[in-house]
Amino acid sequence: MSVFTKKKEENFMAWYLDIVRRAQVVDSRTEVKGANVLMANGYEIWDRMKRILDEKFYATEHKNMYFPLFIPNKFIEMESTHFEGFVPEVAYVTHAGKKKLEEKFALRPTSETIMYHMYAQWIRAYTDMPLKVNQWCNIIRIDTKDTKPLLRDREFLWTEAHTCHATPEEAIKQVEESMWIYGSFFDECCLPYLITKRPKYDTFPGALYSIAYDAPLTDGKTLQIGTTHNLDQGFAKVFNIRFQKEDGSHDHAYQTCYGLSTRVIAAVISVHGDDRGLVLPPYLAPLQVVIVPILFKGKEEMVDKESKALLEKIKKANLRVKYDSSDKTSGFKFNEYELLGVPVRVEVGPKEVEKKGVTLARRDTKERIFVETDKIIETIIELFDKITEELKNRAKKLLDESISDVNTYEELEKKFKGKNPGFVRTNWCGDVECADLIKEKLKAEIRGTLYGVEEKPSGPCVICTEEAQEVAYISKAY
RNA sequence: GGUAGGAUGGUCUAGCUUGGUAAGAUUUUUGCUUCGGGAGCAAAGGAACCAGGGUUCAAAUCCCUGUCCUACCA
Repeated sequence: MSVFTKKKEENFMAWYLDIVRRAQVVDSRTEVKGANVLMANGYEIWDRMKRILDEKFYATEHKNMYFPLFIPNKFIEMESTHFEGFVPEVAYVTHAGKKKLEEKFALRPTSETIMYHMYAQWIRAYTDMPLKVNQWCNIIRIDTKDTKPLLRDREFLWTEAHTCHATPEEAIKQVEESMWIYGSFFDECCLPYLITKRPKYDTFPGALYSIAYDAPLTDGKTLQIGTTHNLDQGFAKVFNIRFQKEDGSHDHAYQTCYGLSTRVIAAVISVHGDDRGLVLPPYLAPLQVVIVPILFKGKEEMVDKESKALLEKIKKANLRVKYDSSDKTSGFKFNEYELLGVPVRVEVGPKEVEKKGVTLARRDTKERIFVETDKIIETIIELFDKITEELKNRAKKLLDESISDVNTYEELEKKFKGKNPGFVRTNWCGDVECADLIKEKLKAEIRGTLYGVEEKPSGPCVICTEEAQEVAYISKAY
């Protein structure tokens, strides 16, 4: 039984649009395409994600800063290679009231230029590095194509970190540190993901190479949930980030950058949500526990009293808990909090009060258990860990099942014309022409090759049958 | 970027063909009875029908433009 108009399995996008609205994650009735309200149930997930990441940023000595939203137009023209791809999507401020501005401002589509302009002024010598700055901010890109809440918006929230180093080796180490930060973060979000090095032609403009994090979704497509770039000295040369080395000579800084956005929320919703609503990892959930009283005539008072006592007890244990004493029936409340993705429900009725315990129901498996009142806190925490483990297992299973191997074009075609392509692993010569053909004929893209893992081609290129250079992962992507 | 469909109380939908001043369900508020998987009855509240223009004695309805949404295609 689904509470949505379409089941997740039947029509994934219809289900997604429905759940995002019904579970009060996003309200898109703003009258501006792609600029939506991130509501409490969505914003608080983002807030939890921020805390998890900030902890990792602090542990790895990043500093949080904030750079302006307004970017001088001349900066954008300075880095033409980089901005070539962005220009059609850049929003400009051209007027103050009715008066035209002498120089228009761009609203940041990403912060490289504004940040690196400052870096050039901050960095004089190798002793000023490493410089590791993170920024939490909004990004504006006027995408005229289809917008989808959290998946593709004209304004969205993200984190972008930009680092400078004195040697190329340190930059490589930084790329790897970012992979650890994001990887362990996605693990905590119970997300499945594949880390690949993007093909040359798909590298971030101005970068030496790009690393991407792709999450497989249950409909057989994949979603890019983060990226890391090794920028080498390209931007440093344009923005003149120069420094003096220990031996007195000069060099340009070696840079990296990495970012991820509120799309990660979309991934969590998509991967774990079901036909009853959201399923949230307990440590990300805005509300972790809800107490639902089951009232019977004449026994209201004892149930209410017990529920209130439980509320205080659970609050004291520092869990995010709510006691819903509204007039709705218990059945309504069960459904409502399952829709919102609350991981654990505490049911309190006359039976529980008499037996001096409560019934705990977990959201992920819908399993119910009875526990005595004095064991409630430890049991809830145990349940959180079990739910987290279960969601991680599901994520792992989804990733494992989504990867398949093919060796011929016929198999590849069959895979992508079929229902659930996921990631398809195959041999590739490395040429753009073959990649273009895949895009054109199969509407799929080469995501890249594994980073740091040597995979040897087991046959010729699946498209042109020339000698294969790489083992590529191909998928349909959002 | 192209094509097609759509927009009516907070939400979902009827009415549009054949113009005559908007209907139902749900939600909300109040009261009573209820509560172990989306409760019942009663009453009240809530839209000049996406925006702008045109045709007409008269427009939710017909015509034009724009905005937004959805689907499919590039």
